[in-house]
Amino acid sequence: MGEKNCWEKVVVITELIMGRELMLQLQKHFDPMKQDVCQYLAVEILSSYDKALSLLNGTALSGMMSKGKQCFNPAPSSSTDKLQSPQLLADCSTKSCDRPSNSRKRKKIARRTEYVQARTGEEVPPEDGYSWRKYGQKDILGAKYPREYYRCARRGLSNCAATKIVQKSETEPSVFEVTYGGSHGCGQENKNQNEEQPLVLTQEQLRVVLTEETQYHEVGRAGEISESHFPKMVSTPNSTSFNNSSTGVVFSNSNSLFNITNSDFISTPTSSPRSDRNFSNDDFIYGPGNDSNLLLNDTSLTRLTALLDDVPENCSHTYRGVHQHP
DNA sequence: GTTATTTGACCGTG
DNA sequence: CACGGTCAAATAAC
Repeated sequence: MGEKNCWEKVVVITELIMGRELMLQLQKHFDPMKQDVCQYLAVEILSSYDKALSLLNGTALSGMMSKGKQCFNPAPSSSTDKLQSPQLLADCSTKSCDRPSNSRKRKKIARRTEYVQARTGEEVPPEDGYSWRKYGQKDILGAKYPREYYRCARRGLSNCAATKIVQKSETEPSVFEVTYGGSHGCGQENKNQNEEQPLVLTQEQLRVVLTEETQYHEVGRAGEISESHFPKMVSTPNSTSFNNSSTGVVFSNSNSLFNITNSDFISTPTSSPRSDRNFSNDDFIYGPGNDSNLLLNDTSLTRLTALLDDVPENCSHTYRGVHQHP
């Protein structure tokens, strides 16, 4: 295969992967209340597929490689993406598939791009669970908004190579294009890595319950539960039982009641506790002790999320006692 | 005084 | 040589 064809193949693969990635994000964000994000992602997805198709049809590459975001991105992959595209593309770009006439290339770092929407009233992308330190900002040619450069805040301590580039979308200012590079070699845990993953609680964690006074800081998106959803809770007596016939956790607002029982969870006896959630001791739902972990099942997650999303921002709620009745 | 951010300069890549 | 990514001194915030 000639160099040009190989390069085009890389671009096709990149565009297809990008399209898949964007579709995953669209699926994740799908919510009638977030039409702007969905619309934006739909445009990007169509663009990726159009480009790939034009290449497969033999259309020249001209014009495709001129614009930054559409240029070769060696790793358009989400954190949850199952495709090993970064490696595939990196290998191809550093071996026989090098672009013509270039031996000294800047080291390609696996990157993935995500599109995130700012919370209402804010002009910054929501926190992603990691600590970042800004190290630069640059006006990009032809771009309406500057690009901001961040690196892991623990870089100095542990040579962590993780970086993040944030740029506001030109077409949808509430949407940010966030490009992650490198990986966290610092051991830093993602504090709110909850998308696409059910909440995981150890049974030991389920021992806690109910808070005396709680303040919601924000309301997360439907379909996911952000860490801030969870109020501080006080511990129930260790004798609290979570067998199938008893109710152990009650989560309520003024209109609704959510009782968490064993049937709301999927037991995962052999998995280790989630290390990517960084709950503090006073963070909440802890349960009766044995070593197995619990995943909140989809139905229960939806119920709880709906309940939580029904809570206005910054309102306080008081939770008292533990419902032991069925 | 310490830590975080800003911003102009520098440098590698294409 | 233009551009984007990074560095590091200056500045701001705490």
